[in-house]
Amino acid sequence: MDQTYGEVNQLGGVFVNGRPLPNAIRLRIVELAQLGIRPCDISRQLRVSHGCVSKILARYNETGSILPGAIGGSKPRVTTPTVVKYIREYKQGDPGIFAWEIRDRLLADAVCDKYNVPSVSSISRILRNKIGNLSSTSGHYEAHKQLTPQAALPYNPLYQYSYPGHMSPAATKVGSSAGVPVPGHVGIHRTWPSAHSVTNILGLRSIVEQTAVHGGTETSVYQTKMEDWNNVNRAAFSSTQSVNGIEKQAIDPDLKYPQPPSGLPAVSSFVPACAVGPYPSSNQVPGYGVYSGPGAGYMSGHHWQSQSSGLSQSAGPGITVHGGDIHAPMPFKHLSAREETHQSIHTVRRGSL
DNA sequence: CCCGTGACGGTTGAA
DNA sequence: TATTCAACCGTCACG
Repeated sequence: MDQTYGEVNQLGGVFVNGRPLPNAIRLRIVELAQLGIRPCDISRQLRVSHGCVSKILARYNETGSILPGAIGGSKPRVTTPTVVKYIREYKQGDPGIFAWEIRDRLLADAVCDKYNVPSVSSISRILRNKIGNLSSTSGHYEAHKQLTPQAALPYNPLYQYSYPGHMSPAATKVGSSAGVPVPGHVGIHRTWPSAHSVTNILGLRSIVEQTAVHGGTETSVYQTKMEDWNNVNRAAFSSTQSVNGIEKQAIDPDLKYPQPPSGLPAVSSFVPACAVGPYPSSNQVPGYGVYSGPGAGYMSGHHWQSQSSGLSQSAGPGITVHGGDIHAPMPFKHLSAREETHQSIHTVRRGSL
């Protein structure tokens, strides 16, 4: 885990293995694509593997979101306390009932829907582990331990997930935002069912903004976690990562980067909306950011989050790097071979931008 | 040459 | 508290 400094890919771009590309880059990819630039060119320009570009664009086209999926954690459990309670009841009502019958009943009684109904094996396990030895306390574990408001609901995978209930910072944040501005599907959608809906993108922005703004103190909590990230000079990478789509992103309002999207004119108007990535780039990155090249410029400055609305106006007078300078202070793997590429990159970029 | 895809090594976070 | 596990990540190489 130590210094996971970014690694350098074949194109000379820096990435952190296992971690999502910064939102700024993701956004950039989409924007360039919108401008009609071919994926292969985008790949070279931003120095992101074409596979990644392909994936991001595909996801964008499919979901409308440029955000990475929710990493880590577990799927919302289907065997919620409520479900278990019903299973118990069914079992008590008919000790000879089969797991598959319970399953059917859960569906019939609308306790679950076909998407979250436990598998027969899960039900069997529940019967064996939780109900088998259940004496009479009709509600030991689940009952009081966690009958969260929604747990009582027919189960909403979405909320479920965005209800870490453990990571207070995020939880609260989400909770609150979910309660209010979050259309419910927005941040949530991207969670498990994985459907990031196009429409959300826009909403997403606002949410993030809000959360970002609101999440003043809570944020600090995260900080700890994020520290790794920031410390680790992965420079351009922000720590923000979207777990539930939004929460984390909103989480680090501290990192701000002045600077307007280097050279995205019109496009930026719509993309930013979805991008919303408060993907702060690095802080320190002195002369050269990890992400060199156009992306770098873009990255190095942008301060979405808290001000997102003012994205366009953020207009930092072209702060850092900009278009022209792909500083190549980075160690390229295959220098010789790459050189050419770079040349062409420049060409392409100049041409397109 | 372009691009979709899957293996791979990695990170994350709920349980 | 530490571990497990399943989700996601981006790169790379193949076709």
